[in-house]
Amino acid sequence: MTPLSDRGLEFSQLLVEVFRVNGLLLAAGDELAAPAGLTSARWQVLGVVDHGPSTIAQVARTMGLTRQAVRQTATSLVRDGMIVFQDNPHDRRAKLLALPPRGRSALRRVERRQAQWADELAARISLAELRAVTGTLRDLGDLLEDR
Amino acid sequence: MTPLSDRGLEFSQLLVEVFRVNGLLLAAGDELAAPAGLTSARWQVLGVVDHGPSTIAQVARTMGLTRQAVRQTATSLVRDGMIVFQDNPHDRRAKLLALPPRGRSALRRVERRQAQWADELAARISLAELRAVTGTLRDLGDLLEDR
DNA sequence: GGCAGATTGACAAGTACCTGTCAAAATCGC
DNA sequence: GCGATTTTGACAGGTACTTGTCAATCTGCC
Repeated sequence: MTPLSDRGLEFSQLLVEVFRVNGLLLAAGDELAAPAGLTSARWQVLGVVDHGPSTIAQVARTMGLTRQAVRQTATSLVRDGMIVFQDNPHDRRAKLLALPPRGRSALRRVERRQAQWADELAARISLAELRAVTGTLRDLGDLLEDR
Repeated sequence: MTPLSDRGLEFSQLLVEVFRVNGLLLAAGDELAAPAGLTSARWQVLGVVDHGPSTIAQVARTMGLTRQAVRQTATSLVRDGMIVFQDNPHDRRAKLLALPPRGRSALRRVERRQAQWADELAARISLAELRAVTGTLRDLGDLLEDR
């Protein structure tokens, strides 16, 4: 009925696994971030801002999201005191997002937990396998981007 | 600062690739489904119902989502005539979702496009690589599920 | 200096998920 | 058969994204 080749079928199974692992990783990220009062999305924004004060548009470009998405997350972070707006001497429109102590310590807390989590999981998979799967996924990503 | 081992670092790169490929696959799915007036989510629901009339709760279990998510999608599909509710002789609460001709033809159209797309992409990656990456991802998924 | 075009943050509305809650209906235990 | 438990659809509200639009501001060109 759906005339899939052997490869097409194998490929379909890969899709399912990517979706599944993606969902599990997101859930794991939220779990790691929760004790610090964060979520995956909020944590990622803090991570970018940690590299230096940035505008909403800059963070969006770094994360591969739209300005609108970052703005929403940033607004909620400001509301919770995890992030502050600073005036930007170079652009009157685009205020800079910066990390106050409260945001910095929340970020550090999640980073510690994440490092331990990553090490634990990585220890259960051989380095060769890890590299192989990353490489293949990167190729697949490039293929998908080309179209 | 973040005390990641070599493996932990390699693992972090894998995370990034999984997120990237996931996003690209979702976008590709929406593109495949759009000409038939569908989205990835709507298409998936039609795909499940194609196997036989099912209740919202059954579809949710099959897709690994909550009933609430499926209900939302199903409601919009009913609004567009892609799906119809049938009375369920076995349960007065849970009506059955069924595929009228309009939904069936939309589904077939997407399936044809999807099969061609999957074959094209799969042809560019060796079968061995495809199997290896699927296997490793499955192991990783199992690992993540265990915690 | 001044104007065209690009960039930016804000706002609105939509999609796709989630958790929590509720009442109705089905199922299970006795 | 009857009461306790489970399942179900519906509703409310929240998160994390998207596209489209707008006015303010910045930038590049002449």
